[in-house]
Amino acid sequence: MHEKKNTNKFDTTLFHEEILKRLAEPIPAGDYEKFLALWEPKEVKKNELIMRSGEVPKCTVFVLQGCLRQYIVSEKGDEHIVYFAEERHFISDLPAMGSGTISNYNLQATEKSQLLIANVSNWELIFKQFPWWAHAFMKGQQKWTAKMQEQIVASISETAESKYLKLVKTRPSLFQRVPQHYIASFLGINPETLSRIRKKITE
Amino acid sequence: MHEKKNTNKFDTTLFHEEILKRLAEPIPAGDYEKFLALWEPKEVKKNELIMRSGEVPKCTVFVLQGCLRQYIVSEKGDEHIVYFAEERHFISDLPAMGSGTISNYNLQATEKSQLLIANVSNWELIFKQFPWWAHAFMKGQQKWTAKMQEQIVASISETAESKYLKLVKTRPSLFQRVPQHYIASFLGINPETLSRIRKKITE
DNA sequence: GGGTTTTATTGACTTTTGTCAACGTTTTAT
DNA sequence: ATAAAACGTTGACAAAAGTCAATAAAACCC
Repeated sequence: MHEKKNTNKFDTTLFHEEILKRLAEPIPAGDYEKFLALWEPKEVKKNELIMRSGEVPKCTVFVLQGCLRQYIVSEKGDEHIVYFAEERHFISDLPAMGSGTISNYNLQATEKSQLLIANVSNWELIFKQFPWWAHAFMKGQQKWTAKMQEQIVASISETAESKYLKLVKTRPSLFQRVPQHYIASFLGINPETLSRIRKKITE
Repeated sequence: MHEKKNTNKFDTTLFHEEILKRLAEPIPAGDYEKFLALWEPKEVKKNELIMRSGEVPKCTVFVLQGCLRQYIVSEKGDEHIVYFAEERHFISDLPAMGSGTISNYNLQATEKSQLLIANVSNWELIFKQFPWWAHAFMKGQQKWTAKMQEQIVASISETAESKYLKLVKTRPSLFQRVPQHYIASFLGINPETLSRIRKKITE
């Protein structure tokens, strides 16, 4: 009865690229290796749950390969997807993790995926140890906030069809990898409506 | 031809309270006075525009007294209100101000209001000079982000009626001071629909 | 304070989206 | 390989929300 060990480290080139892309200045020599060491590689199976609603989030995730969906379950029991994290995306519930309170969101792999995971203490450590990260992160948060604002505006001002068309343009890869009813859930419409919108468009 | 001077400083007690409320630790002696000095008092008339879509935001605003609305004008020319800032609220377009790019949002007083305004250089200064502020601000941003997430979820999963009822609970004062069609715009429905929802509820 | 503008309401009708059920296809698991 | 589950589509109908027009009340502005 011997255990399977996670000996193969992933190719983390993508992670390195992504970090550099978000930075204004070069990283001090030796910093990146220390930084990377605080992220643990993990492979997850399709449909595996990485975080659960009702629990305090224990980590922040970077997607090296694959796709995750973050979703909430309403009182009525309906699932609503709030975010798809594909390759190069970070995903977490920062407000809950930061304050140590329970999250309302679930995080699940929609396919077999390779992740880099920073647990809470490592996550806090990298802010203290690497000023270049803290700075880049704040900038990133602001952009993120602006995008959410746009999403709110879109949700109150656009029809389902235009939201669909926008998603086709901005996230075309999603349509190749997740079931259509996930897209519908993300857009806030039901699967039948999405099916009809698609039919109408192709005519 | 003598100019009217803005000699009467406002009562800034509310500002002080609000800053303290957001802080984990007490402010070092003397810091608050220096901090306050970086905020310029300004009174605006009803309907006065404080920021304009298409311009680079020049300041961040704190509302001491009154109410502002932040809104976007769509290509079709429809207004969509994204935020109401009443007393104790900060309001800005941080991503645009931070990056020096033009904003898509307008900011207008819905009534005569008293504001405290930090221009861009003062805004950047307070982050450098007052670590307690930088820290509190980051925490505040996270809470803000979480609220926006909730709003997105609500917008894709709730009916207009339940969004209305939620607003009545969370922002009752709004209904006392802004016209109903502003509320409708904020909720993403049209005024007639809101009127009918209200009628239905009171029965 | 009197005329103008803004605002809220209501009715009749249209459009959009949701609901429920049925069906065939694809994917999954064993 | 095969049975079960998940998925996408379609139809018929219901519910929700938007549109346009008319009207009355309230607020605003010299």
